[in-house]
Amino acid sequence: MAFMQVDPVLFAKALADETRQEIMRQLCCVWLNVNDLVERLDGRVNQPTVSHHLKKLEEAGLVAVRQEGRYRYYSLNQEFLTVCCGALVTNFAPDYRTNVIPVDAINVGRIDRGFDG
Amino acid sequence: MAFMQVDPVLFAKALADETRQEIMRQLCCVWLNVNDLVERLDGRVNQPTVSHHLKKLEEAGLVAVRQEGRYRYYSLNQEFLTVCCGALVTNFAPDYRTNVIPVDAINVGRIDRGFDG
DNA sequence: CCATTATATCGACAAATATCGATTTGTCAA
DNA sequence: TTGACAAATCGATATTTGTCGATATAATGG
Repeated sequence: MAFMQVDPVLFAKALADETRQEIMRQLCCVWLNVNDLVERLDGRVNQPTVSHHLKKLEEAGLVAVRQEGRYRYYSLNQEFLTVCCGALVTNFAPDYRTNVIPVDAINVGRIDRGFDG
Repeated sequence: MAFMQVDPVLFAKALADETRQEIMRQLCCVWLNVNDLVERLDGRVNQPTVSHHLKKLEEAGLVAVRQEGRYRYYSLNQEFLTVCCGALVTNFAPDYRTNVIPVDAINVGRIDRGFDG
């Protein structure tokens, strides 16, 4: 995993929308392309809106992207999300910072599932 | 600590502003009244704006409030913030959920510092 | 090539929100 | 009770942001 800087405001803004959180739930543990997502959101929003949200999530470092022919697959970056949450606790809840195990401490030997889990 | 429900969207929206995060930093580990905060923000915003942000933070459960005469003291609720971060990881990063120790598991015997730390 | 499909981008619009000055509400001290 | 101060609320404004339809870009298959 490439080094990624945590920006607490950017992170929070990325999460601060119901639709985006729904997209994140859908992208958790799986790779989906844009139309997959549009279908799963079942008429609530349409394609340009999904693309818009994916861009925001990508800018925040919260999704990984993989181009496969004319399809673009997205998946939630769970590790970075965990790092961001840890940074929030470190920044804003120092009394509790010891309750979060830093990600890099548990990364050793981690299995990377890659495409399609 | 009273039971408090986590709403991931409300939590993220509360954090999704630079000024609010600055206020949260100032309220970390100390109790400040509104004018204290206005002074510490050093001209960036003025009193009604600070009150507005405090209201948002209160609605999200992120600050504790204590009326003391005509002063109103606020302090960051570190525990709830930690719980919210844990909920985010549980929701969106299940592969990493074991890396966060649930707050209720470490609350036993915790020292409550109370007013003025 | 061309028609088709997938996705990003653009322009417009509406809703949400951050900010401020002015005012109101609430509390105290003399 | 009154004058002063602390903080919330109100109304207005500007900015940001979510959404959409239309279009552009890009890749594919025939």
